[in-house]
Amino acid sequence: MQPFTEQVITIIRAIPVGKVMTYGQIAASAGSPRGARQVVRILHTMSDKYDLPWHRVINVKGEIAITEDESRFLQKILLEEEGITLNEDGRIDLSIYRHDG
DNA sequence: GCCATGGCTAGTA
DNA sequence: GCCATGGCTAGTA
Repeated sequence: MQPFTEQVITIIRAIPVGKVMTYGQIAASAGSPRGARQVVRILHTMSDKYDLPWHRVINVKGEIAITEDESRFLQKILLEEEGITLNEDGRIDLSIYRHDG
């Protein structure tokens, strides 16, 4: 496993309950400001194996970025269970819920 | 070759 | 809405 991948995993696991981080923010924290898409890939391939709180990762607009319907719905539910409120337009207020890693 | 991004622009209101 | 990007991974040889 590459150092970047390890960093990303560590960072994601450290997101507290009730908080979120964005793909780009995680990439930047892991030392690669343009590596947002790799965070996507890592979530895809590593979430199960490393027990990542994948639902606490959203895009920079505050949106759930998942395309698949079931997982999308699940993410919304998991976030709400942690006390995160989604707006009418389905967005999350990053000024409130963003975790500064 | 991929892509669950992000930042910038053009186009609408 | 477009498209440049980048680190990884699947797939071939």
